[in-house]
Amino acid sequence: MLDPKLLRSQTEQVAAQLARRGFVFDLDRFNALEARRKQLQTETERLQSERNAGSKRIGQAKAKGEDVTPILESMDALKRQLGDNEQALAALQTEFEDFALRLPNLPHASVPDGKDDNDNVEVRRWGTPSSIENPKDHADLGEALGQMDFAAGAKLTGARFTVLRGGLARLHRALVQFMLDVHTREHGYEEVYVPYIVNAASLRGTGQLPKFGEDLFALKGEQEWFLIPTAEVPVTNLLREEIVAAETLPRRWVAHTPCFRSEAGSAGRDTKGMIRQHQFEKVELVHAVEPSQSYETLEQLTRHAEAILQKLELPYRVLALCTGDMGAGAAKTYDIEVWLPSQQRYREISSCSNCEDFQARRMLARYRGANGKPELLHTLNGSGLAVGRTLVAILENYQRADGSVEVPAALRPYLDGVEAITA
RNA sequence: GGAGAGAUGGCAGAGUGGUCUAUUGCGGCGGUCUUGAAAACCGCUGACGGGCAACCGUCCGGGGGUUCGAAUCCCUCUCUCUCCGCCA
Repeated sequence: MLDPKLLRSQTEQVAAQLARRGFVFDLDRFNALEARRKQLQTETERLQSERNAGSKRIGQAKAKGEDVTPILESMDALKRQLGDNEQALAALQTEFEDFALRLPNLPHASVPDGKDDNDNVEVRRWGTPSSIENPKDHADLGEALGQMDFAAGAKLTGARFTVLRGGLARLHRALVQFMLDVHTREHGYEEVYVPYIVNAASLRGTGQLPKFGEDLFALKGEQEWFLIPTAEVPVTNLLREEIVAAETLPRRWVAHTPCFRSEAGSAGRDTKGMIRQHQFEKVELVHAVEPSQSYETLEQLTRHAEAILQKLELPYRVLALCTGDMGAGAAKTYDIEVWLPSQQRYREISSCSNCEDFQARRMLARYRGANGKPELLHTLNGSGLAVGRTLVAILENYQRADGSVEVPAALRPYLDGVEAITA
């Protein structure tokens, strides 16, 4: 959510900033809403003040044993009008809040302008794609090994689910352990285990609700519960409605969770293989920092995610997303894309974002600053990395002519020294 | 699942219809004293919103209700604790 004060005092500048990301801000509606709210709120508070004074007089008169019926009669009309006003104001405030909750974040000045992913800017590359003759894609490799079973996934549930067996299932698990170990041992993150089901308030806090509910799996039942689309939701919400001491900052958390996404609107895209699934594992990095630190932290966070690819010796590049391609909560985002030989292109494997105070304001995540007053934190998150896609990248980049797959050296300690996955 | 007890500012903890502008303690901040510190003493110290300001309003777990007036009474939901049952 954007700062309501900024929204009110510099409406047109905000609208212009949002236009950079292709968002159309309804100025007329906003101004009309604000004019009514201001008038109604001032009037309602005046009536409340009058009522409070009247009630106090009644209390004092009763204490002295005086007759209070004249005052009670004079309060009658006030009561009715106040009731009407309060109701109208509450409706208006709900409308304002809903409007504000659907606005995306302001893009940082350094974010390149652009319409879609064609306008993203490459900032660096690492590694050299190896030349593999007639590279197979991961799905063919996995199926030939007898360890990646899409038919079984489809039978158990449906499309976009996969069953892994044997060596690949183990490699998949090893990746999780490896990533967690690197981030906790070498990058100083605290590992957390969190719920995979969250309530609506948590999703509102990180920005998935109210606007992007169709991307989520909602649970049936009495509670309004959802499967998490990313660990960013439960982990960042650890700070919801908290005021933490400045000395405890920065906070850095790493969590491994499954992620569940409905993939509504992505029909026909990445239908083959494990690239786009309804359920996938991810190791997520989350930071909460003082505002002055957040852009430096974004660089660190991105490097932490890159470190995993470097240790696995997988070629990648880093992109600065353009204004039109960023997620709604982000002020700035770097995507990391890994090389996939079968597609002869780089594909997203991590997304690292600085949300500034966008999420913190929604969830009231604050710290006590130097002046003793609560200040909003800045929150950041990034994949470190998407495990399924990392498995895909290993299969494709480490494939051998005989159909077996070499195990990256960094992972061998997690697999009892096994050097290759074979049928 | 059954029975009971709770939820009040950073923490602890009073308040059971109107002198509540929410008592008090701890913690924190400032001061006095001191070479410095500690102790002692004095003062300040919740959040959010509106207003140029004076000031006003809202908030006692969430929501709803009764009342001129609710932390306090009623309904409802959530969470926590104790005991019983079941359970990985």
